[in-house]
Amino acid sequence: MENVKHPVGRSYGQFCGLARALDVVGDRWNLLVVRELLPGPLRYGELKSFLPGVASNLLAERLRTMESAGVVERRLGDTGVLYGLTPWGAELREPMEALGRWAIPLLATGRGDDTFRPRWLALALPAMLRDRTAAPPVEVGFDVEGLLIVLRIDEDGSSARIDADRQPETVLTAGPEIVIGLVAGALSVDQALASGAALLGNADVLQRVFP
Amino acid sequence: MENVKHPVGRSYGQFCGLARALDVVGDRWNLLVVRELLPGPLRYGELKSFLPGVASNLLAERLRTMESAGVVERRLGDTGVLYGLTPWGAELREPMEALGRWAIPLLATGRGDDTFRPRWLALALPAMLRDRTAAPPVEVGFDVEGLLIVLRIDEDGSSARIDADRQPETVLTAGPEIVIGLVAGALSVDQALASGAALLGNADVLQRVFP
DNA sequence: CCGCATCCTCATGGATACTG
DNA sequence: CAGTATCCATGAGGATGCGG
Repeated sequence: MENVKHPVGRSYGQFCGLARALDVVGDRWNLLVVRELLPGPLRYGELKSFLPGVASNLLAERLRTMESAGVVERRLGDTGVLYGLTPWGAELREPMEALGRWAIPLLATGRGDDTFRPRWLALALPAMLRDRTAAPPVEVGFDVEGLLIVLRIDEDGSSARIDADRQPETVLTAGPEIVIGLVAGALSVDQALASGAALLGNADVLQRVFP
Repeated sequence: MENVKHPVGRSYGQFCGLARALDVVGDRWNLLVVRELLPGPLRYGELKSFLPGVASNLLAERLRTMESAGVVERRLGDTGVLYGLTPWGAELREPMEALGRWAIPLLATGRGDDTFRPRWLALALPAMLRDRTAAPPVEVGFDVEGLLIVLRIDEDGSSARIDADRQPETVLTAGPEIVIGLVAGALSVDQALASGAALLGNADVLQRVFP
């Protein structure tokens, strides 16, 4: 909470929480940068490669702005410069997950020509499971285009990615690209399927679960 | 959920809920327009006057874009054109409240030169109270610069603005501009004070409640 | 008046090239 | 690899106009 201020240039100039939040993270690419940093710190080049279409100068400027706003921090790793989230910046997970949940109908149109990186699911999977899991704690694994993501969801709704060397008890499929493995816990088949289907735009299952 | 699609121009082109949400509501002014429409439909002119600094053409274009995206809808009131939110658009309340809560530290710097409209509180008050109310249902009234806002918060976390002809049992003050009246229920004095103080940037109280 | 459309200027975004 | 510098396209913002 130290060093938290919002910029003067191009501010909405409104004494309102939402408006001031948008002053800080409302600029183009900002929230997507945060999404990339949520699982852990990254280098500039990784960041750039994970955000197809972002211009080099824009990425640099956004990182500088968010750093001075207190959302992002530069760290000196042993291998070079690392960009990570401050604790306050990491708290953006909740509003971002809420936005992602709101956008579920937009995913029902399918992938189309859009690019897809399994990395996106690090935000989306916990968001989808959080409100639809009957009895946490639960562990669920997703095999998305070969990348295995295994999550543990706790009683308080928090979730964490855990190591992936687990054999799923049950294996389902929610589309041509995703395989869901129920590792342990009481997550229902329908719930897991619905989450995976929503994430990959399986309109049929979506229609059944979000009528 | 019918007619829900995201635009092609200037899209992030990512198959990701957050990215697609930003394709729809990520453009400048969009979420602030939604904030204005959240309490109820408005005319174009009201919208414009409630959003200081927005350009006329921008407002018109944003309204058109969000209408074709399924967030906003035109209604023909007996008095003329009214802009309102679709049910799906109204569901933006949750992510917006989450963003507003995240931005509490940004309010601690105080109002400064920013403009302030009591209308903003229609979003902020429920957002602040939702996570900090000990025992709903509760009713709380805020007198902000002469505008009385009385809210009822229910067990499920939902909140609604109710009629304002109620005499508060207890009257507090959280700053020169806001008076909090506890109308009924178990909301503690500290919680009400903290909410009001946070909303008006009373840094002292903020520091006590959000250390 | 209200609900926009048009015009104009300037700041910002985006793609590419370039440098320490 | 980690950014800057440059150039062009586009969007933002203010003013004004215009039909209903």
